[in-house]
Amino acid sequence: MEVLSHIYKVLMELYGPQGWWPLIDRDTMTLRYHPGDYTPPSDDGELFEVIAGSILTQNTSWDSAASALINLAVMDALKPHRILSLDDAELEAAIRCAGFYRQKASYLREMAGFFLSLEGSTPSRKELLRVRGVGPETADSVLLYAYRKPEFVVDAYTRRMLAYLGIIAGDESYHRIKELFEKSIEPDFRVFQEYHALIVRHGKSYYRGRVHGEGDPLTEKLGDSCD
DNA sequence: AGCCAGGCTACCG
DNA sequence: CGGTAGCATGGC
Repeated sequence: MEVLSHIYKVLMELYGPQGWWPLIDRDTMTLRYHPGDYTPPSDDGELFEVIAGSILTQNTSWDSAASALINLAVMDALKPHRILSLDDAELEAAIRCAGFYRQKASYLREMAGFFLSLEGSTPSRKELLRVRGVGPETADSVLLYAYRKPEFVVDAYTRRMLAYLGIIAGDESYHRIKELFEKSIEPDFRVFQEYHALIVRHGKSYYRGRVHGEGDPLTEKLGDSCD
């Protein structure tokens, strides 16, 4: 799957480093990307912020999830023990704009408890998957962007793009697609972080809505690398 | 007016 | 086991 390295190169040339995961700037209370800086999250607060964001953005636009995150930050509730001490009505009201707010409130609590139980250690993928509300994509997002582990994140855009480009059929399992990337890309968490972010960036332009892939510049640039 | 968004769980056969 | 309804608001 040399083609996956090629796609990475082309996407990087098109868009440049994306600086994921975006973090809240406490002064302006706005989300900020940090392209080229692979040191964050720099403390437990930012680490939990990534974790909370990965739950809030499930099947939801990032802008909606971001509003919910800001709401929590303003309430100084973007930390595990505060999430656990809020009552249902408060928590649900704060994250309502992110949709599925009852589920997500419950999921945030599950994650808060789990995070505290870690006492600073890094969770395994298997442990993360045992937390209610954490599926494969969320687990990989947390490991990749919070704990900086080289776990490739597969999302809907990834599947759609590879299917359109003829690299997969489209009905492959999450694990299968994840393996495809992990076998052909060097296991560098910085590369994995950028690659997934670039796919989302590209997907927002060409793989959202009804028609997928229309006008995708990748189709022309992949001509002579058909694996 | 609908369709979609950086998915997951529970339940169905 | 694989497949799918339900979850819910906000933006275009």
